[in-house]
Order: sequence, then structure tokens, then C-alpha cells
Amino acid sequence: MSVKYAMLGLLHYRDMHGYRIKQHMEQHFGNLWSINYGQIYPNLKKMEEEGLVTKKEVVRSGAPTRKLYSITPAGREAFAEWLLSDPHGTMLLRDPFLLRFVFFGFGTRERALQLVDEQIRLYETHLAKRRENMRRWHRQGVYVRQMGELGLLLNETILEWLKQSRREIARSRGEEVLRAERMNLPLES
Amino acid sequence: MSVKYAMLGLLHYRDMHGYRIKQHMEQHFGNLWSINYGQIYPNLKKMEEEGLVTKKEVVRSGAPTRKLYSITPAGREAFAEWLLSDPHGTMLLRDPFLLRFVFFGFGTRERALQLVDEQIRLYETHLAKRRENMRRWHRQGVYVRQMGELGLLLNETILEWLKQSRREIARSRGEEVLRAERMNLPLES
DNA sequence: CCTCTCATGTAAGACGTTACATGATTCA
DNA sequence: TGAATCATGTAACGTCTTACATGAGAGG
Repeated sequence: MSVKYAMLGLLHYRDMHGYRIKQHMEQHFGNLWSINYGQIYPNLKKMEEEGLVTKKEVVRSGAPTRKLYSITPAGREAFAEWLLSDPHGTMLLRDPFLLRFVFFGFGTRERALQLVDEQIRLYETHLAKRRENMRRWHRQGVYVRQMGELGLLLNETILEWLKQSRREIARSRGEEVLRAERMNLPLES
Repeated sequence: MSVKYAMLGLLHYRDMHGYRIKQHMEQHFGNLWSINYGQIYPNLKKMEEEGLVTKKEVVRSGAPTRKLYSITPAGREAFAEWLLSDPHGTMLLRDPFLLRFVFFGFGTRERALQLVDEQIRLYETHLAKRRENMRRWHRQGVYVRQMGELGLLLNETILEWLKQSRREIARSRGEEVLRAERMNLPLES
């Protein structure tokens, strides 16, 4: 359960409430991580029960009440142990566009171009945001900055790849259509 | 449930059994996807019940019996619908090393270097394999080849980033240790 | 002899997403 | 007036991983 340790890590910097934790994970770690409340709130509750964090309610007038969590010595210990442990398992990538992409030969070229164009626009937007964020990351220490750098590099790589793919697809004269007769062909063992 | 559609996609090329499906996904799609039997076998069973595939047992002497699955017209239809549908949601990346990396400031520099070196070795191995596979992918049509190209590009990008990070970490004179006093510091809102 | 590859599967549990419910404030 | 942001949470559902069970052949 890595979400738990990521939260304990963030609480080393400062006390936080659930909503803020989400923001930090999504904005500070190269814009590479996502998380949702369905994980955050139940996990905070559980960690409180386990004595890894403590809760303090902060009532504010004219604003929603916050539940500020602080890390305990037991929490620091659990985090330290995790941090030193061997990260096993490799990088996992999942992307609904990419999974379709590999099968685009079974659809039309027009649709393929359409979807690739959408992705290009998407990654251009992301890139602009990441470049803006880079300034912020620069002030956050070596590791946070490096993570930001990675997010940027990956974004640039994917964008270039998308553009290259687009050119190739446009060039190819594929009459590929979703018809049974054209299938059951290559793919080596 | 994207696994289901990925399997239907593969069955367009040829009839396959569960074990082979796993191999194909992991080897043909840029070495970017992973899947395990806990997903494959139950899904094949379910898809058979839904009439998307049919099963044929192939008994072989001196070798385990295979259960060959073929896609049905209903399966092709379901796949076609999915392929044309909008891929919603963005790329998701998860990596146990990367998640620790961002918190390396709370550990020792030595351990950080050690783990980075391990990753460098890992990605160098992957890179060699991907370069070998590239020849095979070249014969598999535009999209499979492009996916292989992406896997390669991402691998190269990460490897370069790891090496750059290593240099920076080695250069930095961090006396960061897991002690409470050194924490609760930066990280902007 | 031992490990790897081939081959199929199940069960339990961990993990993650989606949809819902609630309600105030700020900004256009 | 309507949308966005702030803020907390739950329940149901899906998905994925891990561990287990079984067994044969190939190659070192």
C-alpha cells in the first residue's frame, strides 16, 4: 500500500488535511501521480487508528472545517522502514489511448489520425503546465526537482513520438477497415 | 475492463491460449504492458459465457493440453465498438522506485545512490532487450512497430534521466538522515 | 538433480475508481 | 445565476496481485 507511505512522506514536510494531500501529490511529483479521496480519507482514518498520525480539527469561520493530520514518531518509523526497503516490481504504465493505438490497424486511418491529434493537443497542454511548474519545483530540493524534470522529459518524448506517428500514419495508404476478411494475418510467435 | 478488449484484439490475429496471450501482450506492445493469469483465465471463461469467444481443447502427446480460443462475430463487434470509443482518462504511471525517489531527501545519500545504480542496471538490461525486439516489431505493421519505438524512447529517456540524477546526487553534499529535527521544512503550498 | 519453460487454474485479499451526499465561498 | 474551488466523507463496485495447487519436458 504505497499511498499510505506517500502520505506519511508528505506529512514530514508539514501537517496537512486530506484535500491538501491530494493537491500536493498531483502537483509536486512531476504531475505524474494521481490519487483520489476514496483512498485518502479512509487511509487517514486507518492510520490514525494505527497511531501513525494524529488528527486536529481546525474550525474556521466562513470556511469549511479542516482536519489537520500530523505524523507521530511511530509514523516516522514506519515511513523510514518503507523508504529503506527494496522497491520491488518495475514501472507500470497504463493508458487507454495507447492500448487502442496498438490496434489501430483494425480501424480506419481517419479515426486513428483524429485520436492522435487529440492526444497531441492534450500533451501540449500538459507540457505548458509542466514548464510553468518547473520554476516552483526548482525551489523544492534536488529530488522533487528531478522528479519534475522526469515528468517534463517524458512529456516531451511522448509528444515527439505522437507527432512522428502522425506523420507515418498520414503517409501510409491504409485502407484498413473493421472487416473480418482483413484480419487473421500477421503477428509472429 | 481493458484487459478484455486487449485480448479480443489479439484474437483478431490468430487463435490463442491463455499462456500465449500473456506472452504476446508483454512482448509485442513495446514491452510496456504486463498482465497476469489471475486476469486472463477468469476473463476468458467469462467471455466464453458471453459468446465473445469459443474454446477448443487441443490435446498433444508429451505436452500440456492447450485451450485455444477463437473470436466470434459478437466478439469482433464488441471489440470494434471499444476501439472506436473515446479513450477517457490519461496515462497512469506507477513505480515503487520513483515513489521512494521523491522522498530520498529523508534518507542517506549513499542509499539513494545505491538504488539509483540498481535502476540504471535494470533499464540498461531492458534497453538491450528492446533493441533486440525492435527487429521483430519492424515486421508487424505500423502500429505495433510504433509502440515498440515508444517503449524504446521512454526507456532511453528514463535511463538518461537516471544517469543525470546520479551525477547530481553524487555532487550534492547532503547530510540528510532520517532524523526528526531535519524535517518539517520546505515544500510550498 | 535442479531450474526453467510450458500450461491451467482458483481464492482471498489488497487496491483503486466512481458515484453519491453535503454545503459554503468566490468569481464571472 | 451558474460554475469553480474548497472541504469531507461513504458505499458499491471493479480490477489486480499474490499465493497456492498441479504436472510434464528440456537442458545444464
